Amino acid sequence: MDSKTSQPGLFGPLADAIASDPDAAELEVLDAWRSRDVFREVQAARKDAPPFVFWEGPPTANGRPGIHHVMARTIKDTVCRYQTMLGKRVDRKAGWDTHGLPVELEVEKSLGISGKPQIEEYGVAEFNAKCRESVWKYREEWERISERIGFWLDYDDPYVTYDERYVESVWNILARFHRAGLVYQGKRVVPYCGRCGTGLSSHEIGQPGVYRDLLDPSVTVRFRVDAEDGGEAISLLAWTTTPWTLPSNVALAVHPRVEYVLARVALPVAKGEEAGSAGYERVWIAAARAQAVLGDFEELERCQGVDLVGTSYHPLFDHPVTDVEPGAWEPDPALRWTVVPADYVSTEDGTGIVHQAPSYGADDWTTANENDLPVAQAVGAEGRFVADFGPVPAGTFFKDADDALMEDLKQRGLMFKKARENHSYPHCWRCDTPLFYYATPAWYIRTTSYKDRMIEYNRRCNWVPPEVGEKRFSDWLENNIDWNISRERYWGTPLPFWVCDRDDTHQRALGSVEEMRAAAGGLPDGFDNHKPSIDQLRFACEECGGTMVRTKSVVDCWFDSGSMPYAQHHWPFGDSQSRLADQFPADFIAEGLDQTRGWFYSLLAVGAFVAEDAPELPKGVVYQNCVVNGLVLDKDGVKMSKRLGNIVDPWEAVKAHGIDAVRWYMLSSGAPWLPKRFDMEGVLEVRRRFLGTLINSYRFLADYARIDGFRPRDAAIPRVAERPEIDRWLASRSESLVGEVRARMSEYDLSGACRAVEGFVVDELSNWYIRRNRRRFWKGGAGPDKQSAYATLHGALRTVALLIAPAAPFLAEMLWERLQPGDESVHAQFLPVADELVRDERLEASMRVVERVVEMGRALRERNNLRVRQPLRAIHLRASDPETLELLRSGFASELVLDELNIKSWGSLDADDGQLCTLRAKANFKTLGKRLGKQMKAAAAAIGELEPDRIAALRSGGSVTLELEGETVELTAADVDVSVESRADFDVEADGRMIVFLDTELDDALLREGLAREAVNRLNGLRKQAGLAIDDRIRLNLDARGEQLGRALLEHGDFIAAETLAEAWQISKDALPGTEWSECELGDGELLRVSLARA
RNA sequence: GGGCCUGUAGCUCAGUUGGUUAGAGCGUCCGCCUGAUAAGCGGGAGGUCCGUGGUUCAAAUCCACGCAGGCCCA
Repeated sequence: MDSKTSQPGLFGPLADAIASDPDAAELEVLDAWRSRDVFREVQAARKDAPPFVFWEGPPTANGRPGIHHVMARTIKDTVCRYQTMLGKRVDRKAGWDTHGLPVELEVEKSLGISGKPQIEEYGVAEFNAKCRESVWKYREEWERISERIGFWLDYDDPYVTYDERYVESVWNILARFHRAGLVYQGKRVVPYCGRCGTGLSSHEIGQPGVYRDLLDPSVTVRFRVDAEDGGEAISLLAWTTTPWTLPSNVALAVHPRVEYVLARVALPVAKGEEAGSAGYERVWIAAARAQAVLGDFEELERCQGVDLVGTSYHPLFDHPVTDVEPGAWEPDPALRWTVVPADYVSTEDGTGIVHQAPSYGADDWTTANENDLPVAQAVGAEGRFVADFGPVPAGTFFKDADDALMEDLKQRGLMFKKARENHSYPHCWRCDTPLFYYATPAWYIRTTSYKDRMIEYNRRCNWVPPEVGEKRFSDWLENNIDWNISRERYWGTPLPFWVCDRDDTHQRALGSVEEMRAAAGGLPDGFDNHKPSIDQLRFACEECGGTMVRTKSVVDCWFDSGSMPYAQHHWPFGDSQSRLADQFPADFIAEGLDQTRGWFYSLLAVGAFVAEDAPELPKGVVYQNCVVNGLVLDKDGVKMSKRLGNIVDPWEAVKAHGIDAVRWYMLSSGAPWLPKRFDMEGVLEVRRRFLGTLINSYRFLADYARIDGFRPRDAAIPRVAERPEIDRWLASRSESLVGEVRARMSEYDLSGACRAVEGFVVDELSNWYIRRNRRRFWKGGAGPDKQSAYATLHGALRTVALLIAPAAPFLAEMLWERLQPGDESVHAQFLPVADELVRDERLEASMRVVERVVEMGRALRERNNLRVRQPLRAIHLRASDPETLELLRSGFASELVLDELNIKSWGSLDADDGQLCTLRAKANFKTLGKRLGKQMKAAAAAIGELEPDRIAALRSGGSVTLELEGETVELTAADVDVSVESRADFDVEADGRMIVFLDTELDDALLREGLAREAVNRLNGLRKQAGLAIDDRIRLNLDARGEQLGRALLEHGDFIAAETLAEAWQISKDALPGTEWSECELGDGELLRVSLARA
């Protein structure tokens, strides 16, 4: 073991860098972990322990890790470390999501090609080989950042979704779905990316940034109807925001039970011309929309939508458009260009008459299905016009056709109204191309058939926070639609479905390589579980002798990650059964809120089926606890995304403040599920306020413990019960803290746990205990009191090191190896259980009172301009409740108050005697409100008026009867809060329970003592200035100018010497040889001359 | 357009089953302290608890309707 990684030893100094450069200090810990392989060590220590099952949601390896990944990983790691410390075995298998369109796009970019035809040309085998490589582009960076942020994951044996065995497991699951009759082939109108040549799943549509505002056309168009009366022209008015679909129009839809009117309106005229001067026309429109769309009009006729059904109209264009086979129905050509009924038609916008282009809208498709409409398709799968169409040449991108079409309609007088409006329009989540809705063939899993089971599974999951699961996710499940699992792409798990070329109802699903080999009578050379080699597998149809051909598609990569619980163990193959049994279901998963429809759903959709389908698996739940973190936003509140390039580099944050500060900040600043603006200032604050204080607390202990050679296991150390109250108090608070942290963590309230620890360390351990007890550590010699102080502080810091270990693993380790050297890593320790024998509620309560009194005393000093170094003669206190009084009367509490406030004695510490205080009663609304209800107000007023003697009676256990609106109400002590109010004419502090006042009169003796303390203060300042170490001894010559000071030095010289570690001192007019006089102004004309030298 | 979340001091956030003086940290101003402290302490200023109604003896808290922001879905 080299020196760098050797243990620093008991109370070893912390790296100097820890405060100025925590990154460097943490790297030393990392080195030690690495060289001792502490992760394995810890895992090995829990080898035979009961499991706590954690699943890692696989990141895509072909993107850089951002600070938002640190958020999720901090939660995961903290919970896993915590569970390990509870004694559980937590396997932490890493995983990589390696399939899918993002990977393909990355490779397309690097090859300088674009689109499916070019990929085919390049060669699918070569293309996929590139994909396989590309996935690992950032792998090293992910592993580096994971290691650096202390996210312990087993990267030696990760699951990889493209791996042969992983793919085979996914096949097996797909085949199970197929065997269960839950897989079907359909055609559905889906959001489609012409550029990528694929439909997008609802998950993909759910990606951030998909819906963006676009300025779209908003046009109202005249569909001509023959005017049989020979009068003014008649049109049906239809509104659309997608003019490019008009060439594919096959029908118009009206709501059958909505009222429509035939309106007479003036034809448009040039400016200045009189309305109607160009003549009139007649238009059909929903009655509810007429005013808004037409303005002035004359109503000629009125009817129900159903009466319009069947009306024929003239197509907008003469150019031919090819029909396509809808598949699901037999189109009736007679219905082309007629009005059909549809319930989805609304009158909230538009005209109440909706143009139908079945290929390009989900509603249109359904309407077409219900009415047996033909399906015209002017725009093909690439999002381009398939043939010349009047003003639009073949190959025009759909979005680019709008203007030409609108102009054409305008020229021919068919445009009624033209405008542009902002619309939220979907874009491809990766390539940014505007999507269009398009009817495509696809494979589906009938998730709707086990929707209820998914809901039931979900109900048993503990969501943090609850509403994500109980509302957001369960609402989504209620509206579940079948899962489109197919993607017409190349780099993905090939669907293991073979379809007969003669009859597509003849299908086979092959759930393993073995089955494929058997079916095809062997595997092609270089078979690799991916396209294109798997597409070569063909075999005879068992039913009709046709050829079974694999469906072209690959599976939605969300299905890959949803299969992770099984596929990571290559289930059900080999010896995976036992591993799955051990690791299913999950106790805990955690990801960002954006995974609700992503991984959280795919895990559930796959799991709720597989768990029931496989007899060996436990049923009822897929994951037991799911912690959801909010998005990490940039400092302007915008979500970080690769596309926007506003990702905060985690390295930057780590270098600046160390990862412990970042982790603690992530966990403690606000609830993790709320969106969080990542703010470096906040990290700095954590570092200064919490980590800095903790580090300094350790340094304080270690500096003195080293000097004194304190040994935590020394048999001479007094047991806790025998230590002074202040020690027992800190010990008690430590135990209470352990209880609180355990309670919070068991509810996955990570921020609550962090806040509890933080408060303890900063306020209680450091700013109260250490400050109060400093001199017990300074003082010379040894003895039980000093031993007690060391042991108490050591014990408290030891507890803190254990409690912060899950969240701040590096600092915890540094502290641990110095507080408890020789033991293994802090992360292999067991978390303590709160020791009820050490807890002392009364002591804790009495300290709370002390703090309150001290606070009031300080306020009084402040107001009276009495610095704390000036001793005062006495403090007086009146308390209204006996318990407070009793707590203060313990010697411990009363002495503490005196010492903290630098006061010589208690002048009085009493229940109020009525001389100084007025008793005031206030109703206890909580108890009385329930009892009295409406009379509460009157009662409160009456109680407020109670005379002091009746209040006194109440307080001493009696009862009081009130007359309220004719009824008598009996009050006991519990029904009122008694407070005291000063009626003194001198300065007091009061908080309702007690009144504090000080004897502020100073006599000469007190003044001289104050001067002595001022002298100590200045001398210690000089020591520091002279660069002396804290334990350097000195010699002193003192010379006083001023009468009081001269006497003060005589009276308190030994005290001054002791406080300044002076071995020898004298009052002298001569400076020590080789030194100069220093002059100190002590106020009121008192001047001290000091000559100081190292002894 | 629908669902969910959030709205509390200049900033970041706590705030128990509804209970009468709404808190903390940071920042700011004044003062103090400082031989563990890139610290600390005391005091001051700073609040329409997003708004409006309602329920209730009592609302930051519960309900309804709005407004603003975010997320998700159309």
